Amino acid sequence: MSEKIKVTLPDGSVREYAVGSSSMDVALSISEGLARNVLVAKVNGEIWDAGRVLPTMCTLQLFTWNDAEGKATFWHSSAHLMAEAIESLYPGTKFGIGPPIDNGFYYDVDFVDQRISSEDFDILENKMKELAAQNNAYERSEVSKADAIKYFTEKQDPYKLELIVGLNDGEITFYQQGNFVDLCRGPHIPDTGKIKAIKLLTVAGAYWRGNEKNKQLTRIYGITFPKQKELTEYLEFLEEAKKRDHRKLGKELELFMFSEKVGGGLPIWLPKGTMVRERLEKFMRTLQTERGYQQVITPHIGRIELYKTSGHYDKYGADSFQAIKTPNEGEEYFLKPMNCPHHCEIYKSKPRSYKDLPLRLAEFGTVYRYEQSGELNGLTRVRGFTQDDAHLFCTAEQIKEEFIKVIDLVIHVFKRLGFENYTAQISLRDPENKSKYIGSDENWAKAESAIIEATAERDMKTETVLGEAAFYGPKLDFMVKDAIGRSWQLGTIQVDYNLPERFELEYIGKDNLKHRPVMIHRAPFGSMERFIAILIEHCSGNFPLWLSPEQFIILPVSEKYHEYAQNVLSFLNNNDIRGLVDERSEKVGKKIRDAEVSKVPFMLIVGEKEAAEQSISVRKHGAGDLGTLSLEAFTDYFNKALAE
RNA sequence: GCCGAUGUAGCUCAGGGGUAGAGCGUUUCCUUGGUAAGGAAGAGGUCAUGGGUUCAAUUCCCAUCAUUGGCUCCA
Repeated sequence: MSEKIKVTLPDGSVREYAVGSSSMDVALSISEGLARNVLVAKVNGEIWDAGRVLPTMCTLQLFTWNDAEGKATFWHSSAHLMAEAIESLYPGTKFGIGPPIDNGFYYDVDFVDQRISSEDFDILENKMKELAAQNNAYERSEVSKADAIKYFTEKQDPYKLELIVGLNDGEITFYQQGNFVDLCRGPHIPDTGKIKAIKLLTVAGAYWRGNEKNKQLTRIYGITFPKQKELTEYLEFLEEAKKRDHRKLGKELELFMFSEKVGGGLPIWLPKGTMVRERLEKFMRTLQTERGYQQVITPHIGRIELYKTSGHYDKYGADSFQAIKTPNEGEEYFLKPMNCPHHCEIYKSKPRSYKDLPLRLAEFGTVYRYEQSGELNGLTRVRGFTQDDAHLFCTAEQIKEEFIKVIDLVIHVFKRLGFENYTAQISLRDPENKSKYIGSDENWAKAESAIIEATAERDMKTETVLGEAAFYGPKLDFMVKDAIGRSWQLGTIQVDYNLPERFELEYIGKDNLKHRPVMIHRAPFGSMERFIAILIEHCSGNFPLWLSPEQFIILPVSEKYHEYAQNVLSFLNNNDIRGLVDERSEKVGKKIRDAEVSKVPFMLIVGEKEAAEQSISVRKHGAGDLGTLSLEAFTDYFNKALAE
């Protein structure tokens, strides 16, 4: 009988170790540095504690902080550490769940009759640091269901007991570090000593098991790192995000506003914001016209019957803005929550032939949805917003090609706006819960395969998620990464076999018989409001030159040069360059500062010298003095910058 | 919608049971200037709204509205 176990490493090599060896022993045999950094392992495809004894034959992969698995485990263990600190400071606290998340971890706890706020974070953080420094090992133990129930009954923790009830005997494990024992599947990092930098971030309410009928627990979010430096960097990232917040910049740059009197979630576009938005709309309109879309305009309200036909009334009517009544008995109108029903009526306005298809109807359509009050957020979640909407009516055979064309359009738009980093999410139906959706199995299958094939053909990075489809069809959502690495969901393309059915849309085919068209909904920006919010944060308020509300500002050195400044202004305006003159009686230094703060791309300084030689002194935002140029030379320079 | 926080001048914020303060901005005057803040004087607030407690409420209590951190939701 061999006294050795066989371990296959990711590079395919097989090594032998003594029986009873752990992943940590394997790491140590490779290098001491690796052993120091190893946080967790994957053994035969299952994620394991690095200290756990390996089976006689296994494949092994080791994870450190540089791996997603390593980070998740690190944060999961940090959640336990926080729980230990909470238990020691607030005895009697009941614990819910404490998982890792994308950036850190949280723990849902029930403080019973105590209250905790972010003011208590210091003391809690310090306790965590103290416990971390004890270097306690995270120890795994297998526990019978009966013992597990006994333990948490004595501890009087109803949440853990509820979790245990749902587990199978023989599959229950506890983890202990220091004096804290938790029900947990694991795995965990070797010891608390690895957690060097700790920051608690926010406290919030969260329902037990995400169900609003359950008790609301206190959720504490935190983040930890193996090095202090990484925490510092992360906190700087949070600061940067705060600086870019579109709500802050929108106010400072006078792009948009909200008014309590107008109503929550109803954005009001100020002149500068309107300039940005109109330019974006024009940009999109031009692209669409080139691609065979036809622009339409439909009313903001429609008779209730329209939405009964579309199905939106049954699905959302009760939770929407309520019907608008007229002096006529029984006559009711709805604020439109979607543009598609109107577009279906345009389709129906005359008989259609297969020769008319695809019919592409586009509209910057403003829609109104009564979002829950707690959901409203800046421009990203509002109650009235404008979609860059279009509906493509086509034959089943045309779906894939149309889909590909839309993908190409969306990618073109993203690139033009500086979003180089994007992926797509394919949202399919949840096969376990078909009752949530309308439409036949056959149609769903067709639509889903069209999306999958189209994305494959364009070689897109995609992720497929079951259960995320709209109720009427599957969809493809684009996610972009912004300049500081955050992911946002933007444009969407959705196949819809349902509305053509409900509106009884038809076309006459080559065979002279009636057929049902398919509809594709698509919105590259999604909504103008949300898109501009994301764009503001992406570029930190420094819009690309072509979108900038003011492309330049002329700064006369003194009042004597106002007349020359006006001449420069009309010259540039005549060359399609937009801007204004700062005629305040301030020193140039002050005018420059104000222009820099308001992020105007070019400052054009004019004084005695410039007036005499018909030139301008050019200063670029964030870059400084570019020297003196003739008006023509600046126009050339500007137009080159515009094309970049 | 639910839990927590917040709401004071145009903006950012301090204050506090006896009807309010700073900085920036704005207005006027002086200054007419050269690449990130020249000087002086003034105006500006039913302290979110509605109730209640109190001799007295902007301050304490309740409700509403709005904003915000989360949860749930998202055509």
